Amino acid sequence: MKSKITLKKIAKEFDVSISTVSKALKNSHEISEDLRDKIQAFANYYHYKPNSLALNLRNQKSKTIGIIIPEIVHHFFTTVISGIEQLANENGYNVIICLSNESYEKEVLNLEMLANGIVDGIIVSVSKETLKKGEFEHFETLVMNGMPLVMFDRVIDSLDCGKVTSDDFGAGYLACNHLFEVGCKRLAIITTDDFVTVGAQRKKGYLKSLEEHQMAIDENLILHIDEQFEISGQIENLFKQNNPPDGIFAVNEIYAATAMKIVQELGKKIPDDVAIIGFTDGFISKFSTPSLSTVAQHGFRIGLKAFEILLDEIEHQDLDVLHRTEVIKPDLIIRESTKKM
Amino acid sequence: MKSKITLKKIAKEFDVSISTVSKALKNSHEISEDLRDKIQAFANYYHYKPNSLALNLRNQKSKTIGIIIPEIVHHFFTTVISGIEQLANENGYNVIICLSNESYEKEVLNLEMLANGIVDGIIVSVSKETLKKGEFEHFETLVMNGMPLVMFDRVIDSLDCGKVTSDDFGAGYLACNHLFEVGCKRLAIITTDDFVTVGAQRKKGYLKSLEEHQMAIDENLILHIDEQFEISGQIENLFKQNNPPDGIFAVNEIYAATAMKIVQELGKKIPDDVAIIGFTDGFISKFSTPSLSTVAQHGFRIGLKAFEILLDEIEHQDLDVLHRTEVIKPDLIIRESTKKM
DNA sequence: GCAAACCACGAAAACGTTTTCGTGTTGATA
DNA sequence: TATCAACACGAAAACGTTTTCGTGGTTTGC
Repeated sequence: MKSKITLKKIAKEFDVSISTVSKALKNSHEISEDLRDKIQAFANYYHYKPNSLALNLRNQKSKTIGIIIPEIVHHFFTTVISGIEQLANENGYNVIICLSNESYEKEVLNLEMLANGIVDGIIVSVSKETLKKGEFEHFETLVMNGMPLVMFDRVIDSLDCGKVTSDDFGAGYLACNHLFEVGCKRLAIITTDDFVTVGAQRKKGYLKSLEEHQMAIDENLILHIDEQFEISGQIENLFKQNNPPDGIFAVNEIYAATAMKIVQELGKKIPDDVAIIGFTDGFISKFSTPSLSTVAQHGFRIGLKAFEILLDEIEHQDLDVLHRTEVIKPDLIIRESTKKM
Repeated sequence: MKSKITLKKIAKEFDVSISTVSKALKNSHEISEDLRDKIQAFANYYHYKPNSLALNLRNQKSKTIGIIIPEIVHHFFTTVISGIEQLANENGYNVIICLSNESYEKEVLNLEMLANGIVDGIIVSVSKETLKKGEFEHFETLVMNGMPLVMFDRVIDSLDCGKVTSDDFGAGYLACNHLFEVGCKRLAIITTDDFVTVGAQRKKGYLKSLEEHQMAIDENLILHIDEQFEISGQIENLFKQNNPPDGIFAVNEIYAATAMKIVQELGKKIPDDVAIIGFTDGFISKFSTPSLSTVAQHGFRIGLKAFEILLDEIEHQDLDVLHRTEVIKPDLIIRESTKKM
């Protein structure tokens, strides 16, 4: 900006002090009506807006919160952001979004950046690399320093901070129960590495469901995707074994959609030969053919709740209150890919 | 934060002046090595980081840019953001993302917020409501005040600022040519209202292709979706007329996917009975069955270019240079939904 | 023995606000 | 005529930095 209008410039224009201008613009009765009007008219004409940096510096708060997510081209995260954003705006807060790109280093950098006065609080979903390393010091020092922090989805159990999660275990359990109900006999799971907490929980739900249906655990039916390699090849192998699965529980939408593609390419029918259920109710699930049954995580609601808790933390920083943890219950959405036969 | 460590506190600790501490931390030779080491050790121990607000205020720049997009649950916009973000980070810039939710008012608010010192430059894709109103004063005053501004995708032609667009006309033209090549005789377009510039351009490409193939313009084959109502109903009507289309050019992914669903529900085969091509190469296109031919806009590259131009504007604010406009050429991606018969 | 140079540090301004506490000028009151 | 309030405004501190320009004290050079 070439030269934004400031209090100082207005003051010089009217040959009064900065304080006078400030008060006049705030309608202070200390300033004569005459001068007040003139100053306000002038300021208005030049679209005067107080400089945010200066305000924040003085008030020691920015009315801004930061969000760090692993990636943004991702339906679930964007819905969460929508939720956060809406409630934040309603409460007069701005939102800064940062991407960790699943990298530990970028997460640390983002955290440092945000912590240095820019934001009043932070909402995070932890990066995979961080989870894998098990290195959480950057978060620990943050909460130690009293920075309000809320984690969602991928949270760190050992950390004492606000949290919003899905009931991933329960959702996995229900999803698999549903697959058994529609007649699956050999139920496979396509999941992430176990260090991704949410994936691990969903797998536990899968195992619980197996147990309750007196199904033996078959390691050949448990696929941990290694994202360093092509996903489709790994999934294809699942079906190339002697005794291929007739039901798939995928812990995210991409895995589910990829599985669907492969199943169809192999000439099998969905849901008759293979029933599939995914996770995250995104566009893919709705528009695929057949449409994909899925676990709706309600990202928007997670976002709302995350901000609500964060606001709580911000407003009660002095009090050393217990950090709230909220669990948003996912719902099963039954579509064509698991319709009863 | 309870009490971040500041220069002042360090100064008190060592009973020296603030200036001394500042210099010591910057390895100034003005400070004795002994004192320097001690101060640095102390600062290090307490994780001292200069307060960004103070720095920004002093330097009159924030090394931060703002992005305003209409919505975030949208593949194209998120890919653009990824591009911006990557290049921004490489250049030491932070990114603030704001959502206008297609609302004029929120756009104005966001713009004001960002302009008050927080950011050094702004990248925007204009909201639909703004385009409809034709009210661009908020942008005009912004550029008048010398704020570096780059628009992408939905730009305002009359505004003199940096711009990155797709060749929407050319893409529409090519997409329709392709449909004619695969044998379509009655080619329909599913588009937005004409005030959405990109939609209008794509439609022009459609018309041009019609003309070149000596096809008459049939208003019954031109569908302007009204997003206030259900999309599917409107598309369904397209096929319920006497002489339904055998080819669909949809100006975005959602329209294309919805059309595919409806066509299939009507018992028609894709691409044999109806060929379909969409826009934006997102997840839906890749994972739908049949997979969707589409126009890839290369959002990531658009993002890269947008930041490149913005950086240019930021670094040459003094010079009154011409504002660059860059056109990123989209590519046709041929998949199953338009495979040659 | 005295100026010059050097060393190691401090004071203060600047960025743009807000707010507390003056302070000089009126006009009214006792 | 002295006192007091009301009025209308200004000075200054504070938020946390950086940087320019001192400034005392010591060392060097002649």
